Amino acid sequence: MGGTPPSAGTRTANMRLRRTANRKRAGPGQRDPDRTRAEVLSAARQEFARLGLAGARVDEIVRIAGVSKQVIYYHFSSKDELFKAALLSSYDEILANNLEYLRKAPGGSPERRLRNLIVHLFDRIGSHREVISLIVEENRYRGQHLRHSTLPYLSSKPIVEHLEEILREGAASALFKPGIDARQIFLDIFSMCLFYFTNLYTVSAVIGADLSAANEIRRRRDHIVHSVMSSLSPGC
Amino acid sequence: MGGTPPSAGTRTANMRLRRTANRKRAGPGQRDPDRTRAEVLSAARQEFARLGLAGARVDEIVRIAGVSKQVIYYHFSSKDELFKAALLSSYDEILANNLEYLRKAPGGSPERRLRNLIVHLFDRIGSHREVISLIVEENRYRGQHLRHSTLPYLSSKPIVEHLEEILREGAASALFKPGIDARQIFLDIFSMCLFYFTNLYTVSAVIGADLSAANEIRRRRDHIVHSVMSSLSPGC
Amino acid sequence: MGGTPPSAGTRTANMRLRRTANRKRAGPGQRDPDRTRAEVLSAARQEFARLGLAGARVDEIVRIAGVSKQVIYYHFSSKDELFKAALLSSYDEILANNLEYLRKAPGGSPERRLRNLIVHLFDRIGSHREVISLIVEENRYRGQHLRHSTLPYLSSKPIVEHLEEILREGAASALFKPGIDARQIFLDIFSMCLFYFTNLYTVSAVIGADLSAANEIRRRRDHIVHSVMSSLSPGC
Amino acid sequence: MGGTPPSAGTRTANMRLRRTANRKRAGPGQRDPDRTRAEVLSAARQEFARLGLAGARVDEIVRIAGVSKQVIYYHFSSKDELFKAALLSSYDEILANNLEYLRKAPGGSPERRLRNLIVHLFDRIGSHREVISLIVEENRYRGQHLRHSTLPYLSSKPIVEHLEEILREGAASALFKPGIDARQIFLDIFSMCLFYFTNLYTVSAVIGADLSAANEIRRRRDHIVHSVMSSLSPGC
DNA sequence: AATGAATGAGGGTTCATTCAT
DNA sequence: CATGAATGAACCCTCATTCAT
Repeated sequence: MGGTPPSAGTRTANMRLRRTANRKRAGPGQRDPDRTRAEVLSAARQEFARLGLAGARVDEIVRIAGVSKQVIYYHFSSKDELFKAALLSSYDEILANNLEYLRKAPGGSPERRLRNLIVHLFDRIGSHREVISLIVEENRYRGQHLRHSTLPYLSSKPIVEHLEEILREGAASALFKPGIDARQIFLDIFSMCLFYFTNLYTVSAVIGADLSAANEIRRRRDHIVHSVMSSLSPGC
Repeated sequence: MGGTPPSAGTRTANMRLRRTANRKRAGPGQRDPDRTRAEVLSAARQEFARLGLAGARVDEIVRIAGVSKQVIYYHFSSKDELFKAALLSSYDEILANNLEYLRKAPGGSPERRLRNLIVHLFDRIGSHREVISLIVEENRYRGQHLRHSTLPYLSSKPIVEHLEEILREGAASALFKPGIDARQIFLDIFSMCLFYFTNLYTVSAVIGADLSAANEIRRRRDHIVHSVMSSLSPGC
Repeated sequence: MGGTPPSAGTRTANMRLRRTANRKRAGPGQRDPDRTRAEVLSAARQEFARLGLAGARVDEIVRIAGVSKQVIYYHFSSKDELFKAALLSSYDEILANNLEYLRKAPGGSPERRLRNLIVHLFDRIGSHREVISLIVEENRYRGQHLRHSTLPYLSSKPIVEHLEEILREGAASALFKPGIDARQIFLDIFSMCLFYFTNLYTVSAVIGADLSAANEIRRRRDHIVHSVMSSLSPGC
Repeated sequence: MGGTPPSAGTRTANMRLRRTANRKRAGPGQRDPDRTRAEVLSAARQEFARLGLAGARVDEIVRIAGVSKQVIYYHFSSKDELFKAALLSSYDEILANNLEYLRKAPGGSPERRLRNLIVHLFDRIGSHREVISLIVEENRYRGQHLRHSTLPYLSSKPIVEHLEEILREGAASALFKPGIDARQIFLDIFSMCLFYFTNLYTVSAVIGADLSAANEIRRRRDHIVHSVMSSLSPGC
């Protein structure tokens, strides 16, 4: 993070610039710090997502990453910093994913584009639960690890702007109500999509249904799309 | 919530009947197991909500509750069981609160009643973040602590039924679209209300606004009400 | 114990005199201290024999005896004292058993009587491993629990005297060597009998045979008889 | 025994090969895992011998060994495993000692060799009570720690074979009875020697003499030698 | 920059014992 | 005397972290 621009898209935020991009791997004495860092971060994301910051074990991260313990302390200096790096790398991934989406996003009517966006967000969240688990965890710590970082903001800015444009166009063509706050709609979408997956188990118990079943997931996705679209309808 | 004793039928499993109603608190040599249990549970909810199951410290719970450590193991046998008890007692509280709400809920048009319900849920969640923190945490453990318990289901059943009735009546008088699945609307409401508070910090960072500010909370609440009502409007 | 004479033979050493011998058992509020004591002691012997003084759990003794915990502290004042009482009650039992044996012991030639004695000791030890386990344990504590007690001495005195007589008679009739120290022969017998059962598992591993098998036990018993008899033979 | 390193083939399973022979002891930051292990094992043997598996305190072992607590869990993973290692290291020592004895054992007549063997075993046991205390303790746990280990068997095999040879030769030259089972004689010897020291305190109380006195020990040793020799005499 | 070994502080849990009723 | 509730001191064990090599 820091001054490092997340230019590469998929690179980890904390990653320092390295001129030597490809070095040979030489067996035990590994000499590719970037790769090592990436492997540690991946392992860390896994473990932190599964057990939270307090529940995660440095030893386990070390085991998963297949590195020695000192590597972690050399690169990240503490468990807390490692969590921070893992968290930020998740936002990095979100940003990359969002940019990728926008690059490929289909055109067409505002309705079609909105529908597509909602489906995309729902599906992405459903298939990246590790990422949302880290984010949910961060709230337990009151966002202390992403203070002073603009990465979270940057990560979703393109999507919010995309949504703003959709709403503006929709309002212009009287498809949607005018004067809608894109951020609130973004929150609506995000809330419903993310909540579904982060609270799968307790909500299943509350609702009395297994929300992890494929048909329930599909139904929910359809409903969210329908619900958001309906709420924007100028007829209301 | 708070001191509200849940009605007899909905008490947490382990809780034994109170034998005497009022007793003094006599310093170290306390002899009121139910009260002791309740105090431990309250402390546990606090600590687990703050730091999660893994992060919570039994010593800290003990300190907050003002009891000796063995009390916890005498009454709950393990940290995990204590978490379970704390979690279930939260659902107990939710149920009690829901019943209380329904008892006092205003009548009037379906629209008015729905609006009132959403506002109530939003406000309650906003003022009981401890409870939702426990529930969010439970999802990390895949709902293992509330398996074999019907309490979560029972806790929200009255509200879902209440919502069903509102939707039915609204549809009958052509205020709402017909054929709406109350559970999905319940999820919509619940998602948006709960998500707002559980993800306050990360979403603030993402949105670039302090969502904990009173005016942001008010705005969000109004939007959720508006959004849900709109999505049900038959015009759409 | 103290001044209490172990007259009754089978009574526990520590047992205090009670005039009221038989009282009715009145359900939960049991009113027979002697019986209670005996049940606690029996449970204690079991538990101490199984796990040793340090490994035994007061809670478990309480559970086995089916009494409340305070009973133990009322009657025995501490775990250590309870162990002492259990140990002494074992010597009590040994004494009773020895007296019983001598009362019924067959007459006949010294050889026959000696043979019978050895077989009896071997069998008794084999069928009272609980007792020997306590005794073995007591050696770990350097005999501190039976200091100042003459019960151990008294418990075996009759047997040693019996053996002395056998040896004297045997020597007189030239069946055995003269001038044999009965105590050493007693030790020979006792060593071999007791060792077999107290070291069953490790010796099995050392010997490479399962010494707990019935045929191994029989073979060993026969050998011990043979060995002791041989060693006394004047021919040697 | 003591510092005698067991020959390569008979080392305790967990023991890794030493990489360097002599290194300095440099206070806190010690870097000699083998030495650390050995010191922990020595302390463990002491403590386990004194108080048994349940009674021994890991903290005390740590204190005696002068290492930090984690060292124990790093090297042995649990108190139980440490006990197992201590126990097996004792058999290691026994084996080493036995081999040492056989290497130096005097020749001469079977009688002389047998007499020498008995004396050796008696003296060794008397001077290594720590070892036998561990072994006696292991019987409380039904030999569970040496299951799947052939070390106990191997440790005494040379001695049993030595005894077999003595008996065979003695029988050939009509000094001993023919057809004697060496294992039973081994048990006779072992029983009497080991029992004397493991049951010193209770037997003293029973016999009414202080068996720890030097003259009693000498007398007992002479008697055991005499007793075993006599029992083998063909005249009987 | 990598590794195995080591550590101090504390983690959850248990235990013998006592107190209030 | 009986009981359930409570305690404080330890107990075994773990963890994030660091050091020597």
